[in-house]
Parts: sequence; structure tokens; C-alpha cells
Amino acid sequence: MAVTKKEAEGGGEAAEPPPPAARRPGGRTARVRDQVLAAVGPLLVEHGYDGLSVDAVAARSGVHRATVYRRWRDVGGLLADVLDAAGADRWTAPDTGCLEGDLRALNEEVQDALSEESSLAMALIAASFRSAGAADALRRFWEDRYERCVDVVERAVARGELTPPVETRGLLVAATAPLYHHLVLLHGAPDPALPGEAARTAVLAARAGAFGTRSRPE
Amino acid sequence: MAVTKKEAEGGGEAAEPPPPAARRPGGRTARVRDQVLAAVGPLLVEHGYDGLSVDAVAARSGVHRATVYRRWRDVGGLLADVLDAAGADRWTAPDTGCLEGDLRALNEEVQDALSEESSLAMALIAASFRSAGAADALRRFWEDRYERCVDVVERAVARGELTPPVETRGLLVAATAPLYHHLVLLHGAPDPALPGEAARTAVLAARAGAFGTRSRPE
DNA sequence: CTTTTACAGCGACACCTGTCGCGTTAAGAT
DNA sequence: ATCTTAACGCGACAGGTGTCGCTGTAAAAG
Repeated sequence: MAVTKKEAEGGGEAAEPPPPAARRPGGRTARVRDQVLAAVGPLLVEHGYDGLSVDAVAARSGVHRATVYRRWRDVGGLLADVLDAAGADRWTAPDTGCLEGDLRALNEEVQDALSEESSLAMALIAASFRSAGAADALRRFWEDRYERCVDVVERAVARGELTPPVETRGLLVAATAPLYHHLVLLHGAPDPALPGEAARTAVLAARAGAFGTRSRPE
Repeated sequence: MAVTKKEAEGGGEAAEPPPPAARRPGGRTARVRDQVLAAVGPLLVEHGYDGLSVDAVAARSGVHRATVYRRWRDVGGLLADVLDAAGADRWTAPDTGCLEGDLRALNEEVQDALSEESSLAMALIAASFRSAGAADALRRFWEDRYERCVDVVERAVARGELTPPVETRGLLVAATAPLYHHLVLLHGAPDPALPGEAARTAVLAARAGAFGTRSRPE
């Protein structure tokens, strides 16, 4: 039981050392997982996050309700597993040739992802308030993205746009946070100008010496 | 019915022009509202947002379930009305003597409000994903706060810390957004240094010419 | 090819959500 | 003081949520 819970929270399929040789991830179990995860996406786009119930997922996937509850615990757990399954992609940060361009492109991606009807990202954020599994998945996802975005800052340093040391995480948060604030917290409509403005602001702050850099006199 | 819905979304007690002379906000109706709203707070701190059900509120207040559903529609509507009832306070922005200090003080207030156990603010944000009433109340609340914070920027301009024109809203968002990003979206633990860092970053960006100001050479 | 047992199927359950129609009460207007 | 009707009380309802104990099946170990 505790094992089942752990598996659901992890959401994945690999790395289970606790029982010496117990888990059984092959054949039917894997097939069930595929069926269930395949049902989540379509249901999300058809009925939105509020229409996404464990019952509906179970019915569409042909898997029993109790099985879904046992393995995924709640809707948040389902979304988390979908994210993990799809998040193992090879996304890389944009490379436009200058720091501000990279950050703006990043912000435009964020705005697109959050603005689309029945967005997986938005659903996960909503679920993260009620589901520990979704909250964890979200945290992992963002941590992963920040990790991959160090390139953006390193390239800027290499070009001489910034002088080290740069607190990468702080810069990235400053650049993207206004978007989340507008789209997620204020539930505002997407604003085409916002990605550029937020990127510009973050670059100005960075060049003025925020994030641990020394100001680079012109 | 449409009237009931409107009333619930507005959440308040005044200004109903549609029916010439119909509404009936006195006596019993007002008493019911008081009883219900008085039950929300304690239930929120005792059981948290997830434990806050319409049924529980109805039971504690001694008002019938159906009445609560009719007037407030859902938990989000209840929280929205609590906010409206309490939000008519005379909050004013902090005045510490310098822009960065004001913004830091503002951020510390935000961090405190969002960090407390069973925070009303956090509950409202969570509810805003499932309840139009909560989303509206949240938007109105923030709009009101931004309105009251223009003083901070005006004082900074008067002191010569900034040169007009200043896009006030953009500056305030830049200063506070990283906090929301950390506390609300990443569900992170409160970080005592973050309010100051975010304030400092926003001030640096402002003085570097973001938000429509011209850079003020030293 | 057997045995073990992890995992799925199944139905029951207690509870919360949200809506409905009907009868009752009491604001507010005459 | 009386009438009208907005708003509440009441119980029923059709869902969804999450858990439980049991039985059945098929991975994985021998």
C-alpha cells in the first residue's frame, strides 16, 4: 500500500530499490498505464480541467475506477504522470543571438503554453493546489526547465552581455514571473507585448547589477 | 434566478438597479449573510481550504445548504464575499522613506499573507481556478491594491528617485511577481531574503529605464 | 511448467457537490 | 394592519470522490 502510494507519487516507471525484487512494471501493468494516460489528453481538451474526473478517465480508458485511484490517487496524479511521460523530451532553450531575444522567445513559449484552450500547464497549476502529486510534478518540471535555461545566461556571458557571477535562477524568474502573474494569478488575456516587456525589464535589471553581476559601464 | 446568480457573483449588498424596487437586503437576509460569513473563517483555519465545504459552512452557520448554494454558488463565492466584506478596510501602502524600502515592506506583507497556515489569500487563489466568483474577487482585490500603491511611486518621483513618466503597474508587478512565483506556483517555503531581492531588482530596473522612465544618470 | 504474488476487476460504502420543486416565513410596500 | 413576494427551510435527486474488502488474473521467479 505504501509502495503503491510511492509509485503514484513518483508517477514514473523506473528506479524502485526499496523491495529487493518485487515490482512488476511489464505487460498488463504497462498496458493499463498507457490506456489511462492516453485517455487524459483528449478528455482535457474536450471538457477542460473541471470536466476531467477520475471516473471519466477510467470509463474512457476501459480501466476500473479503483485501479486509477490506487495508482494515481487523484486527477493531479494523472496530470503529473502525463507531464512526466511527455516531459522527457529534448526541449532546449531558444537561441536568438542576444539575451533579450532569448528571454522574449522563452516568454512567448510560456504565454502560448498557458493561453491555449484546455492547457495542460494551466490544468497542472490548478491541480497543484489540491494534489501533492501535481505540485511535485510542477516543481520538478520547472526545476528541469531552469536547468536547461542556464545555457541562455552562459551564452550571454560568453557574448559579453553580462559579467559573471550571474545568479541565473533569479534572472530567469524575474524575466518570466510577470507573465505568470498576469496569466495565472489574474487570469488575464494573453498580451502580445508582455513577453518582450518582461524580457527587457529583466535584462535592464541584470545589466544594472541585479543578480550578482557588476554593472557593465557602457 | 439570473438575479440570484448576479447577486452571488457580486457578493455584496448594495447597488441592484435591474428590478425597480424588489431586492430585500434587510433583517433576516442580512442575518443569514453574517452567520454564513462568520462560519467561513474559523472553518478555513481549522480544516484548511480543502476542508472548506459548502456543507460544513451551512452546518456551522445553521443556514440550510440550499440557501448557501443559492446565494454564493460555491466555496469560491463564499471566499469572495469574505474578501469583499473584509477588504473594505483602509489599508495603505507602507511609507519607509525610500522606494526600495516601500517595495520590500510591501513584499514582506505579501509573503506573510501567503505564508500563514490556511491563508485566506492562498485559498482564494486556489479557488479562483474553479470559481468565477473567486477569480473576479481576486482581480478586483489586486486592482484595488495596485490603485492604492500608486502613492509609493508618486512619492519616489517626488523624492527624485524616479523620473516620470513611470508605468506604475509594470513596476509594481515586477517587484512582487517573483514572490508569487515562488510561493504560489512553486509552493515554496517563505524565503526571508526574497522580498528584499525582488524589491532591489525592480528598483534597479526602474532606474535603468524600464517602465518608461528615462535613466537618471548619477 | 509450476508457484508466488503484484496488480487489476468488481461492487459497496460514506461523503461532498450542485440542482430542483414545494411549502413557509417574514421584509417591505400599501 | 394587511398584502405581496423575496428569500429561506426542507427533502430528494443525480452525479463525482475516495476507500474498502474481496475475488480473479497474469507477470515474474523457480
